[in-house]
Formats: sequence, structure tokens, C-alpha cells
Amino acid sequence: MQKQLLLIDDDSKLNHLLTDYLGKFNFQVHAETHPQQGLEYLDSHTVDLIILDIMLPEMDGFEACRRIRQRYSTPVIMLTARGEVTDRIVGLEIGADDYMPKPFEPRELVARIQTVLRRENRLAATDIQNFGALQIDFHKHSASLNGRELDLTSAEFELLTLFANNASKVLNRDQIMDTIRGIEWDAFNRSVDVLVSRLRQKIQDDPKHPQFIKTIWGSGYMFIGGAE
Amino acid sequence: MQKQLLLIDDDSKLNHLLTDYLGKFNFQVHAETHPQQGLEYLDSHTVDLIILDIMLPEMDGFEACRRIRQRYSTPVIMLTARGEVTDRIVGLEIGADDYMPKPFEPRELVARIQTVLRRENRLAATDIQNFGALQIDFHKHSASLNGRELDLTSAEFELLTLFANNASKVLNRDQIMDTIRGIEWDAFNRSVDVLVSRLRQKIQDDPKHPQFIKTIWGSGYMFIGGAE
DNA sequence: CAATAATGTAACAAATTGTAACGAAAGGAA
DNA sequence: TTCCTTTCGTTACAATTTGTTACATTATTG
Repeated sequence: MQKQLLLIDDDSKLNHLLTDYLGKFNFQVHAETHPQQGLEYLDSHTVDLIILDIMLPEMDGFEACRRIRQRYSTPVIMLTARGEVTDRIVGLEIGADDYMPKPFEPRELVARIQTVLRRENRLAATDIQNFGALQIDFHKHSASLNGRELDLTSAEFELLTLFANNASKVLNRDQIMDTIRGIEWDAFNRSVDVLVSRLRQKIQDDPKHPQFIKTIWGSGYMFIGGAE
Repeated sequence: MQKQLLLIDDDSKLNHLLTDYLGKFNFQVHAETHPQQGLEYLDSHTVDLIILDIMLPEMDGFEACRRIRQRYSTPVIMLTARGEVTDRIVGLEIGADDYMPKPFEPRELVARIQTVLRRENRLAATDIQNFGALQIDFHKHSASLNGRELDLTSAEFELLTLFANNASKVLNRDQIMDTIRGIEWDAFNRSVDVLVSRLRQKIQDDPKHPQFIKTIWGSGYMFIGGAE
């Protein structure tokens, strides 16, 4: 299957060249010149690997990498100017999976992409969790019920992720709002309830006899799916 | 919610890098270079997972792991420069949950952390107690009578939990009110009595001939179900 | 035994949650 | 652009949960 790459670099000429070149190696490349647009693209597309230039306008590459990591585990290869980095430990410093000093031979970039994807393939197997009939694939950002893929919106998937990572813990509306939207919650706001209601319908969870999401009256919600 | 990690490694440069890197994956890392300080940190903080280097000054990693295990069930991932199979066996025998040979790809450490945390989540998912015909599943926040699931409200389940955790002890209305609602109780407030009454009806407990909840006249209530 | 205090619980009131329906905002396609 | 679709917040009202009250019942005291 063709791998989907997201290239974020402000040099649009280079973007074109790389898109063409990588296409010859059977990579499907989507290029953005602004990191913000790259982040938005991630919200609505499946991406297997991100190539990110450190020298970017608006937001620098480190910041972009951090924001990607907040929500996605997609691997990142950083492009850097030579001399900024010396040893391999740089991967730790920038939070990337690999780095590529500029200028580089395009063939070498291909080799690194393949290496990272191979590694990712190995790790991806651990990125799936089962809760009874419900399966969550964190890597693909998708979930399925009884093997049938669910059509969750990004907010619903984020909520499900939050729940799955905090099974058997009561989450109050403040915490949910803060994680999903990054904003404060006030007592009159019912959007969390509505979001939970929508997710429940999709995962076929009856609030009166919940298999997955239990309402804790006066406190919040709790995910009770025992992982298998 | 952010997971709390404790990193114990004498290489403070690596600690710093790893703290940053793991932070990008939404882990909150506290690093210590001395195992003794790590142990002290555990005494006063909630930690979800410990990353422990085998090559440590003062106390070696095995010894540190043993001491952690004496007092905590927090999962441990061991780091080591030695890659021998014997190390792996000893590490796991001593109670470590996983093992990471140095040098490692930081990404792989993240994957193992996630795997161990999920496994931990799973293990915690079985916390069931039986009291005669009454079975309480604390993690699912549900209870059943003769195998039939009870439709308890949040407050009723909390009350039942309080009782089950204090079997054969008299609980006065003050204590119950404080645990369930976190507020003071005054002598005219009958909500505890009403709550007990409602719970009794659901678990089919006749106040005149109680199997589960006995009224201690003038004092409070007492749960009398002998756990099996 | 009566008198009193404490408990049991039905019935109602208040608070909280569930969700359908509407509409604004954003994105995609023509 | 304009139109259509999707997503998500807001609102309104129904349903559920919990608190309060009233009165019946039970236990204790003398």
C-alpha cells in the first residue's frame, strides 16, 4: 500500500521537487508551506510519516513537532541545516524520530523514510487496544465495534482516547473540556454531555445500562471497558 | 490525563533529554540521579511508571527494583547497557515489567511505556468482591445480586462501596455524609436514611431482618456481609 | 403501659443528565 | 464565488437522580 507522507517546508520549490521525487518511490506526498496548515491537514487525513523543516515561518519546527506529538504519534523526520546537530542524540532533543541535515541527497532521505517506517511498523502493533467488542487503533485514529469501523469525528475519537487511557477513573467535565478543547468549562456549558451522548450512540452504549461509559452523577463520566 | 513517570538514571544529560522527549508524548517526567532519592520521591508522589537504569551508583538497579517492589506495585521498565539474556531474565524475575537495552531508539521506549501502562490498566480491571449473593465490581462500578446486575445510581454504589470497605464496622451518619457528599451532616438531615432505604430495596435487604445492612439504633449503620 | 426519640419510606421538589432539534461555522466540490 | 455536507455548540425539554418533608413505624425509657 502507498504510504502517505506530509511534507511541511516553506520552500515551495523544494516541496515540488521532493513530491515528484518521492512519488517515484511510491510515496503519496501532501505538501504544506505553513505548519498550521500541516496540523489541520493531520486532523482530517491519515498520514504515515511527517517530514518537517526546522526553519519554518510563524512557528518553528520544534514547536510544530511538539504540537504534533500532543495529538498524534505519527513519526517525524526533521530537516535541519548542517552544523546545528552533531550526534544522534538530536532525535531526543527535537522529539523527532530521525533527522536529515541539509543539504541532502534525496536518495538518503528515501532511505531514512523507509527505515523509520519499518520501525514504525514494528511499533504500530502495540497501538491497538480492545475493550470487549470495541477496538481502538490509536495509530490509525480509528475505532471499530464488532469489527465494523466506526465513523467517529475527531472530537469523538479524542474523547474515546481520553476515556480509554483513563479507564476506571472518573473524569469531570473540566478535565474533559480541557483535554478536548483546551478551554475552561463553566457550569452552564452542556457541550461535554452532548459529545458524550453522540459518542455513546456510535459505540452503542446505553446510558441506563452502560458497557463503556458510566455517568457519575454530580461528578462526570468514567470509562469501564475492561481491556482484554 | 497525563501519566506520571519517575526516571532514575545517573546520566543527568540523558535524563534531561528524555524528560523533554517524553514530555512531547504527554508524559510528565520526574528525574532523579540517585536511587535513594527516587525511593523518597515515591513516598510522597503518585507515579504511574518507573524507568530504572541498571547501572546506578550506590545501589545497583536490581537492588533498587527490589526495594521498590517491597512497597509499591508501580510498574518498572529497566534500562541497561548490558545486553545479555541473563540480565533480561534476572530483571524480569526481580519484578521488572519490561526491559530496554541501551542504546535504544527513544521511540521504542515510548512504545514500551505505553504497552506496560496498558497492561497495568488491564490488570487493575479485576477488582471484585463477593458478599453472599451480592457481588461488587469496583472497577466497573456495578453490583449484582444472584448474578442479576443491579441498577444502582452513583450515590447508591458509593454507599455500597463504603459499606463493603468497612464491613462489620459501625458507620455513623456523619461519616457516610462526609464520604458520599463530602459535606457536614446535621441532625435534621435525613438524606442518609433515605439513601440507605433505597439501597436496601435494590439489594433486597429487609431492615427488620437484614442480611447486609444492619441499623445500629442511635448510632448509624453497619454492613454485615462476610466477604467470601 | 405511655411518652419520647429515632428510623423507614412514600411522595414531592430540586438538581442534574440525556438528547433531539436547530443553526453557525468550516470545509469540500462544482 | 455558491451550494452542499459535516461538525459541533446551544437550547429546550424530557428523564433520571438526589434532597426534603411528612407521616407511619419501631425502639427505648421510665
